[in-house]
Amino acid sequence: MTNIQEIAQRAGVSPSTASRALSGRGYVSEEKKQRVLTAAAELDYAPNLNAVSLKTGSTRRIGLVAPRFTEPLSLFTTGLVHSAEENGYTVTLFMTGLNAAKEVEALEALRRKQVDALVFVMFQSDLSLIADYVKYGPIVCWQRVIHEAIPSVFMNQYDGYMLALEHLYERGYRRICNVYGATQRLNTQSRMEAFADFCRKYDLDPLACPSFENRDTARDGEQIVRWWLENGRPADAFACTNDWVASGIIAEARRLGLRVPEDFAVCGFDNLDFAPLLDLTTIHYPVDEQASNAFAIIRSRIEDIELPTHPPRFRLVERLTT
Amino acid sequence: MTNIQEIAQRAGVSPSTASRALSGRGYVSEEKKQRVLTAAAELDYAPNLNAVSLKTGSTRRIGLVAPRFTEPLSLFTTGLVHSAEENGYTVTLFMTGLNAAKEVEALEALRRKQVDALVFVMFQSDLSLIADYVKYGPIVCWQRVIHEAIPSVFMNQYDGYMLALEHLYERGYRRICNVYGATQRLNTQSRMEAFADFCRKYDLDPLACPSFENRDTARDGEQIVRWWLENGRPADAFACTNDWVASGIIAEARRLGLRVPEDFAVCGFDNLDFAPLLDLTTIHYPVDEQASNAFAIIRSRIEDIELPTHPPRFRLVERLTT
DNA sequence: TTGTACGCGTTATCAA
DNA sequence: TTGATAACGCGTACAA
Repeated sequence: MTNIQEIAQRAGVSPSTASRALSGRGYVSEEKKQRVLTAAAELDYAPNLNAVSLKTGSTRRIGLVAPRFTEPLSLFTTGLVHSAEENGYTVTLFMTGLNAAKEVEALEALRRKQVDALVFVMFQSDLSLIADYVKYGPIVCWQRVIHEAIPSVFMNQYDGYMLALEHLYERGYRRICNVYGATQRLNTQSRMEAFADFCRKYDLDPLACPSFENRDTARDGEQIVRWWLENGRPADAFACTNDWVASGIIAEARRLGLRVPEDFAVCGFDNLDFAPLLDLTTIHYPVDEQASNAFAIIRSRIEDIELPTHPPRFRLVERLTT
Repeated sequence: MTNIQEIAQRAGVSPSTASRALSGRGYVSEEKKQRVLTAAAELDYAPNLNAVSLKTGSTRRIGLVAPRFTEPLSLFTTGLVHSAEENGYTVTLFMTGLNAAKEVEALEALRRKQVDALVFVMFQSDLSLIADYVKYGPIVCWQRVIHEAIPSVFMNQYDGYMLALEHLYERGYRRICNVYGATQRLNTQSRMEAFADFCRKYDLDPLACPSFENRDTARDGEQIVRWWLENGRPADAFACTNDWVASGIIAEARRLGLRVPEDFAVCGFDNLDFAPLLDLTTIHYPVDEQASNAFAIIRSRIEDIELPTHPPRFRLVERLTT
């Protein structure tokens, strides 16, 4: 491999002059600069980025740490890579399967200078363990997290869920069945708060219809339809954990000959790719904007500059299931 | 940052001995090894991987080059990261948006030793351009490609499409409408060959029903339903480019009060995540196995060993739309 | 404006 | 089995 010394030699200058000419930093006379550039072209020179990283202490690489990279994360991934590449950064993946040991591997990659920073999407480890690593580089979370050293780009789902509830109310639904995800998650708790406030605002009985908890798959949705039939049709609308649950409800309803929204309304959450196919009314979640914020935070720390982050907003996407 | 010299000093050995003790390569007496290890633990030592890469010439990092990282690629990504991590490798993303200039950036990353190898999912550049870079490291393609220097893990879609056609035939459908993707793609051509052979085998008229070309979105599927209604219902089954087209057909049929499979059957391709929700019969495509093959090929070249690759097989997933 | 000299942190070579 | 020494390729302080 041809290196910068050979370029310097062929151009008849010193390696440092060659370095300056190639990187554009520092003073070089136009004449020598040209000599260096042509020499580099002739010898098919390419800088060794490992040497650059070793020398400068920066890799211009950030790590994305997630359980896996399928939906709905693929949008976040795509968004993060987009922001990163726009600024000359690159994204390296660490897949944990929600396994704490694998999470440590990603943190170690930061410590070993394989990446300059980390974006955690979701994790299982103790927050304090993760916080121990911020001394090696910035760490940002997608998951909602409260820690002064670890910024989070989460969105308060209170707002999004309220959007769904208000929409159902406006459409005349009064017996709303909440299908919640994992109860220990802060997101779920925010949604529960939203529902409580919603009931207070419109003077509704919060217990008019039972709720479900820890449901997040299409299969869960299917079961809920059968429950609904076997229990005297106790709801006229479902506000769902996510589009998967909503899809399960719709799919099973169709199999059983029920009609949406005549028999009951369904509102999803996330606006996944397939939501339009089911004509699913849902809450849109600007995941790419979150990714771009995550990158902005990282870049502002690494390069020690001020960068604006734009607070993302939930949006109701009205289709035919409500 | 504490480095290997400090470890050596504290353990009372030379840096080279410390290196051997830490890496496990070369002879070190048990006693000194222990001294080094405890010193490393006490000083909270972590090796600088940039220095290691510079010295050894290997990064244990491979690049994944794709237009974007949403479905159906997220499965390939996940599969590749899985295989890579199992073997101590890491995956870095390059998103091209099918832009040739961005593809060159990925190739340059290989040349500049940011990654040891590249996996191209899909590309627009001339194959010869890409082939110019194999001297810097192995390059493997997902896309079907014929080049001695660039192995491909493509699957011949002839087999998969034939599976779909045979299934439709067996179910009694005789007026099959083919919905093809981009005609210049080899995959599409394979499917066309499959259909020709299929007609020959069962003595069917290949022109009994018109075909569509260059269709690959849900919206395309929706249009096709309207075409079908306006043209005297000329088909009793649709063999689709992918699950998106199939979903579009099903969704639009439902909106128009048509019934699947009574009015017509629909067979998809890819078995995407949402296929079960639509009860879509489709052809399953073991993308993760392809990813694992891609990695096996790369590893066998990098480490100069023989690794088996397992030829992946298409599988018919029978649901309710046929 | 240019060149010398050094250091980034590690591993490989080779002689002892 | 160990240690001195060199080298990987680059950037940069400093002197000229």
